Amino acid sequence: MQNRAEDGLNCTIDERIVGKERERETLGENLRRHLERSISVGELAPGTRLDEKELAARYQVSRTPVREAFRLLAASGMVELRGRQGAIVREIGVNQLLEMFQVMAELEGLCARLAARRITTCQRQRLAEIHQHLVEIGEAPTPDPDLFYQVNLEFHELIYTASHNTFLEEQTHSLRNRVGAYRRQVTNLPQRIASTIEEHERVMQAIFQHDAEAAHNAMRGHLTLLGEDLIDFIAQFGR
Amino acid sequence: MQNRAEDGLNCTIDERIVGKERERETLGENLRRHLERSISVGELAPGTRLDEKELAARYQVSRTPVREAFRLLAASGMVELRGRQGAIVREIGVNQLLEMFQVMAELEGLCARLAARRITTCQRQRLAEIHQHLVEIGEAPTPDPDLFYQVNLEFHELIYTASHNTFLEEQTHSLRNRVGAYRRQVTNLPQRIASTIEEHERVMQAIFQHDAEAAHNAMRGHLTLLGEDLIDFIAQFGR
DNA sequence: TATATGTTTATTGTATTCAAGTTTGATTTA
DNA sequence: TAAATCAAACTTGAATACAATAAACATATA
Repeated sequence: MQNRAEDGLNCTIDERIVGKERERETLGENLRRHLERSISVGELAPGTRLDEKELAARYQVSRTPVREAFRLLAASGMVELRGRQGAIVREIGVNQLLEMFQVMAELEGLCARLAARRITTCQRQRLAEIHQHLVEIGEAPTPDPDLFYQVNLEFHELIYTASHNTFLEEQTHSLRNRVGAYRRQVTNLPQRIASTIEEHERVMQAIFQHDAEAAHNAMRGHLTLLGEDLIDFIAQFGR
Repeated sequence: MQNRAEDGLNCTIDERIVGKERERETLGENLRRHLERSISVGELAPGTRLDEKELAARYQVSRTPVREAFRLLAASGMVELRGRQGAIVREIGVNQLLEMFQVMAELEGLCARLAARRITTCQRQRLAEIHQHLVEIGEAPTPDPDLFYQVNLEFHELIYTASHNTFLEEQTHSLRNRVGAYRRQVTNLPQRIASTIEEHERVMQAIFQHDAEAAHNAMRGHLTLLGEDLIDFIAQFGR
């Protein structure tokens, strides 16, 4: 908490601690991060089977850490373990995806609400910078989708941090990772670029004006891709 | 999902599937459930050191499944693994506890909002029954705190289910478990019983009237109060 | 020819062994 | 007597060996 407060003042991130933690990191943890990244980026497509032996060979470790990583990923819902039938990258059904988006919208809404009250001046500057960057990317003749995705991510992540609720930040970050592979498909649609920037604008202004409710609503609106009525309708289907 | 839909109609829970899953459950998973329960109930107090060898002996398994369980619990934040220094039941600081309550309030608020729109008639009946039960417990000359805690849990859990968002249900349930050991101390305060029932009344009425916003606010209010009481409780401790 | 059953193979779950690190206690020196 | 250093033991991290289960293929029978 204290560290984070300092963060807000001097705008630096203490990478040393991360580095130190990395040293002490267990092989399984390390592997989990690798795989999680691969999955959330879409490198490992949903449905892909993960072979213990193969991964063990690839990463030059024994099966034990690989299994550890699998369990961890299963716990966070990114892979599915079927007893003695191997691990597969979890396929998220349309239903569950909508469910997750709904929760995501609520969590990010809370982030925005808290950020409106707690954001530091330094974080305000940074947020404006990121937004400006995003605008520039959008104005390019042929916007780079990957770059847009990346900077868009930065925008949202900064708001998580600005909520100054570490737990919320972690939860939201983790959930975003989990739906990352799918979200990318939606967020990156070219026609979404303009409206994304517009919506970010609204969120940002609300935060800058310390209008918690407006920030909450703007963020929720930004993330509510489908009408709530439609979601209700699909929820009745039951997959 | 299909099962859940049927749930709504005939009010039964298919225990067979759970039983079947239990059979196929891995030892590590099983152990995780046991430990998680012990922790969330408060049987294993925060700060308690968990010894691999001892647990392996107690549960008549090798160290491997025990380690698996530890990793899983660490992933969900219930225990802390310090490299080669053993696992301890995580002590949740006051800060983080408040952070968690804030997220909890938001998630349960969403549950209530969705429940207001989606609750089935069967679930309405059940909710009313549970509430009535809670009232009766509260009216007893000397209310049983454990029973009150248990039935109170049922009330909230039913609302999670009535949201008809499985993912949200799981997330909220998991978070509640995580703060369970601390929450219990607060919820069980005798003077909270009356106001808890009153607040439940408001939440329930809003849900019955399909007033999503009112349900959301009532639930958030209900849990925010818990947070404030929590502050009082912790203040007594001094930590 | 199709289906069912049995056997074999491959893959995962569990146990045991090996290695590395931390802690604690004892001994020595100041 | 106190503090510091070294060593030994205990505990965890990782690897390998073993057991059990499920899937796939082949053969036999209807």
